[in-house]
Amino acid sequence: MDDFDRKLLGIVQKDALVPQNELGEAVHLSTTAVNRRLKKMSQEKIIDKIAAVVNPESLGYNLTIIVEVEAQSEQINLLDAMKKSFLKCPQVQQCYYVTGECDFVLIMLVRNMDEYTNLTRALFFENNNVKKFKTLVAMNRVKVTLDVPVD
Amino acid sequence: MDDFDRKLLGIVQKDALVPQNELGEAVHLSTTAVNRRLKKMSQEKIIDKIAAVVNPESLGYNLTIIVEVEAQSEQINLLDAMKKSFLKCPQVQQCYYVTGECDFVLIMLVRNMDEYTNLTRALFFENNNVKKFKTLVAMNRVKVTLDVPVD
DNA sequence: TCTGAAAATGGACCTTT
DNA sequence: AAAGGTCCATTTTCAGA
Repeated sequence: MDDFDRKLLGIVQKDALVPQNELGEAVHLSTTAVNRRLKKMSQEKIIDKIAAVVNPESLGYNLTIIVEVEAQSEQINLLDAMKKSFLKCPQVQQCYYVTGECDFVLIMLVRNMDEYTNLTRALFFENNNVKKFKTLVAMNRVKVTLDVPVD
Repeated sequence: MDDFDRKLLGIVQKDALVPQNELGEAVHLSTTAVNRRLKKMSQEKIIDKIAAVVNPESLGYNLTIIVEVEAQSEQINLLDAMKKSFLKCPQVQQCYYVTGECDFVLIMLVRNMDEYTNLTRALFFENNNVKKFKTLVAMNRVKVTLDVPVD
C-alpha cells in the first residue's frame, strides 16, 4: 500500500469505470501495473467490491430515517439476535453498534411513513430486548457516501 | 423501470463486475437488452455511479464515529455554511439534516481519537452556530451499505 | 435478436532494481 | 524476489443491421 495505490483508490472510489490506461496516465504507471495493483487490492479485500450506487428516489424510497435503539439487556445472544434482525431487513441500509446511551444506530430507507411504522413493529415492538427507540427523520441527505479518505 | 430493471439493480448493487451476458442469463434477457437497460439507467441517474467500496481498516481508518449536531440558529445561510463545512471534510462520510432535537447527524471515519478531537475543533468548536454536539463511538460496523431495496 | 468491430482486461515474458 | 514495461490473446461492451 503505497502512494500509487492510494491515488488509484481515490479515483476508483469516485468512478470505477475509468479505464486502466487512463488510470495509468493519471498516476504515471503502465496499464498492466494498474491492472496488477487493482487486482491485488481486490484479492486482499482492500477493495471490498465494485458496486452500483442506486438513487433511492428512483425506486420510490423517498424517506431516510435514522433510528437510535436502546437495548434492555446487553447479553450477547440477545444483542446478536437484534443484529441479525437488522442485518436481514433490506430497508436497514446501515447498522452501527455504539457506546453511550443508545446501543444501535440504524440508517433506514423507506418509501413512506406507513412502511416505517410497519417495520417498527417487526424490528422493535416485537423484540422484547428493545427498551426504547428514537426516530429521526432526514429532511435532506446532504452527503451520502462510503468514501474513505486517501491522504 | 420494470421488474427486469429491478432485478438487474439488485445484482449490480452487490457486484457491478458481473458481465452483461451473465446478467442476461440471470434475468432472462439478451446481452444487448441488458446493455441498453444499464446504459439507460445510468443516463437517467437511476444508477448514480459505479464505485469501488474501500475497506476503511486497510487505510488505517479504524474508528467510526456518529455525531449529532445541534445548531444555534436555523437561519438558512448559517445552516448552509455548516453543510458546506461537513461536505468538504473527507472524514465526514455521510451527513443528514434531520428533524427533532438535533439538526445534523454525521457518520465520520477517523484513524484514532486524536484525529477526531482535532476535527471537532475545526467542525464544531470554531463554528459559532454549533450549540452542542454528541459523540457516539461505533464499536462494530454491523452493516454498512448504500443498498436500496429492490422488491 | 444476432453479428462484428472497438475497447478493455489480464496473462506471458522480459528487464530493472 | 518484487515490481515495472511491452506485447498479445481473451473477454466484454456496445452499435449497426
